[in-house]
Amino acid sequence: MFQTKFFSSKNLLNWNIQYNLDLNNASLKKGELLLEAGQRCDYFYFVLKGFLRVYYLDIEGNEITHWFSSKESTVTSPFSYFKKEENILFIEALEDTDVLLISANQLNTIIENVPSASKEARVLLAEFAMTFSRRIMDIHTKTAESRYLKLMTDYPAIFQKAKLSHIASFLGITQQSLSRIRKNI
Amino acid sequence: MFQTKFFSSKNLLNWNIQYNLDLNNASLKKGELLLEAGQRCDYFYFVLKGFLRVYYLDIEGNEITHWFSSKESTVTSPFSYFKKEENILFIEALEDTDVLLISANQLNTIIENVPSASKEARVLLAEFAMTFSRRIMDIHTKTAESRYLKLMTDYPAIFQKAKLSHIASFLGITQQSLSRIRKNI
DNA sequence: ATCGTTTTTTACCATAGGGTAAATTTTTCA
DNA sequence: TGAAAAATTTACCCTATGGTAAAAAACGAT
Repeated sequence: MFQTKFFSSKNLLNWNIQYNLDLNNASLKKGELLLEAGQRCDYFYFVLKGFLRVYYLDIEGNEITHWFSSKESTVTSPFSYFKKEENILFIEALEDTDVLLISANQLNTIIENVPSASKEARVLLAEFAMTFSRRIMDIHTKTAESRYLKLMTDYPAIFQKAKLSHIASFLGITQQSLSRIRKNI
Repeated sequence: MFQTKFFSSKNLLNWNIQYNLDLNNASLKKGELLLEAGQRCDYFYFVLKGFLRVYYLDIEGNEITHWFSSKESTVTSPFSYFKKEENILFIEALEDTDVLLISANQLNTIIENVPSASKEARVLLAEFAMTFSRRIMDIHTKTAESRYLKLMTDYPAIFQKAKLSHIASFLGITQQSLSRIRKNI
């Protein structure tokens, strides 16, 4: 959901040539899944074009949106990619999407060869940690309505690409509650 | 709240000598603050001994616990330390506590000199991101009661050191609700 | 453009958890 | 050890959000 100047398609495609990374692409039509629960996630995905939604299923089988990922941003299933735990995340294309697949080995090659890549990787991970940390604070101190308004301000693109039901579960409420909130605004 | 073998007091104190880091200590009595909102947070803190609570204030001035930090684990105010934003976190000693102060420069020295420190720093940041990420999932799929039971299982030490009101706000509920939940178990 | 499907809204009642206040228990420390 | 302070529980009613179901609106394929 956030972009960095350093991990950009321009830089990645240059490094791909310079260091013979042999990066693969995947192209998805709207509605297709890049990753499913149960499949191992061996890649960091970099979104060249399009828009992705990361979700998982609760006990009743409802889809809970966990994250959105737009052009020039990265996404993965961290518990699977970093810790080799069973993957529970689905990654779905909300529009026609192209991604670069970056394996752990390829990422290591980048980090070992590109000056400041190691530092920038830490910055990116810190961004993720801070973003999730802030989201917990917002859940604990803001109403669903003000979280909704904040999301509109911070990430207006989501509202053009995702269904309201996706946004509702991202905010931690039902789509009926979101509908009620929208009515009151 | 989680420890790593790599960033341990043993290793840090060795590096301190080996690379002339000149690390400072701070000692806190139970109840004292290591950091206050408004103060800049220039350090990564490593807990040598004791137990810390990280909290912030909501609009009404209620303390909301965001994190606990035990012996051999690290803590900081990431928005202040990494991004130089205004610090909103308080860090309070829940028992007599000693910490090592690690400045950004000192951390850089470690990362540049100690083999694998860079990788281990990324692992640590990924742990933080995943832990917060998992907490959001738990908030969105579990009842307060099952989050309480999970916390007891995962971090029993917290229940020896923190007040129930600290735990309640960490779980995102009032202390009255936590009391009700405890009664039903 | 139209029919069928999907998405969103509305309406109804149910419930988990919040807010206030007071009672009770535990801790602190003189 | 006993009084004061702090922490926890209880009780009351209240509110935001949930669950189910159905209606309405929007979308999409032919």
